[in-house]
Amino acid sequence: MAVQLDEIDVRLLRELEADADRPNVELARIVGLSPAATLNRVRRLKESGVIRKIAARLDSAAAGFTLQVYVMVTLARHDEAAENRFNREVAAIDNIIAADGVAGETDALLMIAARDVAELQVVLSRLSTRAGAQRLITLLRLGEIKPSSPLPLRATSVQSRRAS
Amino acid sequence: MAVQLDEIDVRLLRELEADADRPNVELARIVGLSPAATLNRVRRLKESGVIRKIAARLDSAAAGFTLQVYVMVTLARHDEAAENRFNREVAAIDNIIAADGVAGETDALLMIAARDVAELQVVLSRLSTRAGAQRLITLLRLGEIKPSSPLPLRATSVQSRRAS
DNA sequence: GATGAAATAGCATTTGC
DNA sequence: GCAAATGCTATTTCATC
Repeated sequence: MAVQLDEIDVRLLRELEADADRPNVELARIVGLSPAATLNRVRRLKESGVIRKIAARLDSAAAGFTLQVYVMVTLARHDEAAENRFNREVAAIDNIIAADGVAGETDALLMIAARDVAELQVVLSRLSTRAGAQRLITLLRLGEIKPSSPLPLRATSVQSRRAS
Repeated sequence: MAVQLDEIDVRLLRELEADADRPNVELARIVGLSPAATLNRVRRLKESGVIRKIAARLDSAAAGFTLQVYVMVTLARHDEAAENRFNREVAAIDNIIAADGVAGETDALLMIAARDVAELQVVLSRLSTRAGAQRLITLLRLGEIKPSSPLPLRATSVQSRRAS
């Protein structure tokens, strides 16, 4: 399941997680390979699915979203129909910028961005009514303690590889 | 504070949030500008801070991190020294891949990636001991309900701009 | 103040090794 | 994985609206 990575792959991934806005030749210099070899490795990492995508990370506040909140959701019911309904509502609400199903204190954790309290209020009430949330716990994001950081990757220890 | 964005900026940002792994000429075609003008706009969006960075998003599971958990932390004390200590510990623990300070049920929300339960256990106990956490609530991430989605940006309504 | 078109320099990508 | 070669792109320049 997990993709095999050697030391160079790990270095490439770390660099790309930190900053993917650089020419391939610079990456090549960093990892000590030729541009062609570097390009091949990056392509393989994309195809293997380890790299999901290359994307811009925006500053929500600078873009006008002064309110960022995490909302923990407990569903009223847990049958498949209720979950599908919830998932559809979550997908349809633009201010929910990401959502994960979780196990523990609650059933789901949502990330929400809003321009003002009124906008947030609309989202929360829609979750309570149409989405079937029984209980909402809201955490107002005050600021960043640790910025989004690279995964602590390690090279896969050397071992013979069976044919796939 | 919030940067002024017109319709073309919004379209550029939406495209770059979804996929920044494309040549500038393609972006130019999408938004209907020349490559030069497109490049200028993207550069300005980076300099203004709306675009924080362009980065690779990895698939944690494919990279070997089968356990992804959110941890809500309540600090034992809230003086500045305790907070600094906590922040330093969080920064030093590689498995914590992001952390936000919050207001509400708890004081902080951490995102953690671990290869196995033993690795997770080390992080949690270090938080309880050295980092000064009084209470930890762990949410095991089961799966994605909604993938990381673009911010619901709107163009700033036309208006005269005062000198900065 | 920003755009478009043309020109240059640099890079991505392929091919053969 | 490397080196060389090709084609395309990024980036600048300058005229223009």
